[in-house]
Amino acid sequence: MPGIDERDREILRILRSNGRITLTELGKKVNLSPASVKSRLEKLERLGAVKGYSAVIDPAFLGNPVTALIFIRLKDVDPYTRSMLRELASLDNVEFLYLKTGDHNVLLKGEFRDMDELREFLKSLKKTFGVNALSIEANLVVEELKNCWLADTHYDSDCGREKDYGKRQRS
Amino acid sequence: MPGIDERDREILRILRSNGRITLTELGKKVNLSPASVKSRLEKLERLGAVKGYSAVIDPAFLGNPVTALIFIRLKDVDPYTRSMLRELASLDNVEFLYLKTGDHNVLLKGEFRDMDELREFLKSLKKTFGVNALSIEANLVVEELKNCWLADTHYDSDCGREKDYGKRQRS
DNA sequence: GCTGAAATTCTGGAGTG
DNA sequence: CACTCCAGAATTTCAGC
Repeated sequence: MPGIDERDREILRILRSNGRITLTELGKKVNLSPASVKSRLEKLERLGAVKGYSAVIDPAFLGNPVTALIFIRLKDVDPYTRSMLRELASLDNVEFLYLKTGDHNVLLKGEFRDMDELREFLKSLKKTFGVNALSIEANLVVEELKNCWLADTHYDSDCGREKDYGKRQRS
Repeated sequence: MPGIDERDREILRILRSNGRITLTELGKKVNLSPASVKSRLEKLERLGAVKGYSAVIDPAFLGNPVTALIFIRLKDVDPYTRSMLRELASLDNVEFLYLKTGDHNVLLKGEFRDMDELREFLKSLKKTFGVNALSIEANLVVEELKNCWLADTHYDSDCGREKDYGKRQRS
């Protein structure tokens, strides 16, 4: 990667594990003034190294206790299909959507209010892709041992009975 | 969810799509003073609704252009296996690790410098789980159409030749 | 990339319904 | 109890170097 040094990468790594750290704190960690960190960060955002910032939310608190992984095998990914996929990606209960190698070429993770909503979603997928979808399969997420680069503040789908070793640090 | 109202959920949704929004801005969006937003947010963090904050980083800029989805079928998930999984989750090239229903009961997403590193990783997985791993399969992520609840600022693994319709908004 | 000063935001406590 | 207001502290931001 041209124009990116180890300082920049360190900034990216820190920001990945603590997205709300202040520029001042970040500056202390990488031995740079807040202003310098800011200008580097602006560069990194401009270059697309930083896609955005997000809070990691337990979907149960948003009324979506059912998380599913959905695998789709598409016969071909033509421009028309891509527009469908783009639309799918824009849904606000879809966390991620990947094109991948392997038996199924699409993987999607979504949140649902209940099994009925998941069923409806699958039905609409079938309708959307029609004969182009050679196979659609859904798995339920039973437990998230890790999500999104955060440290061990893990949780269960059935409401964290886990020991709370280590509060998140923001200082 | 007891003790969580629509205001709280709105805060969670906003924070999920913009993790670095300021309390003042957030307050404007939900018609609350910064101080109130702060106390609600503290409650939400205490309850575990907010797991943490993260920047979404293009792994290529960290020297890991290869992203893989790895499926594992474990014969059983006993306490010993769980400790292995926890260790796996703690690796800093592992983005997520789920237990799930279906043919393979573990799904992992990881970043790698190159194919060799991926191969080594798979080999170490085989060694770690031994005969308990009935199957280990790896797929490559070809394209991320969506990742982590951010809007359409999508990118390709092979360095964004995509049209840049829509800059990320932070205000 | 740093400094310094102005603008903005954060934060904790007192006060209100 | 949840909220607002307010003042001091911290952070962000931008100019100039």
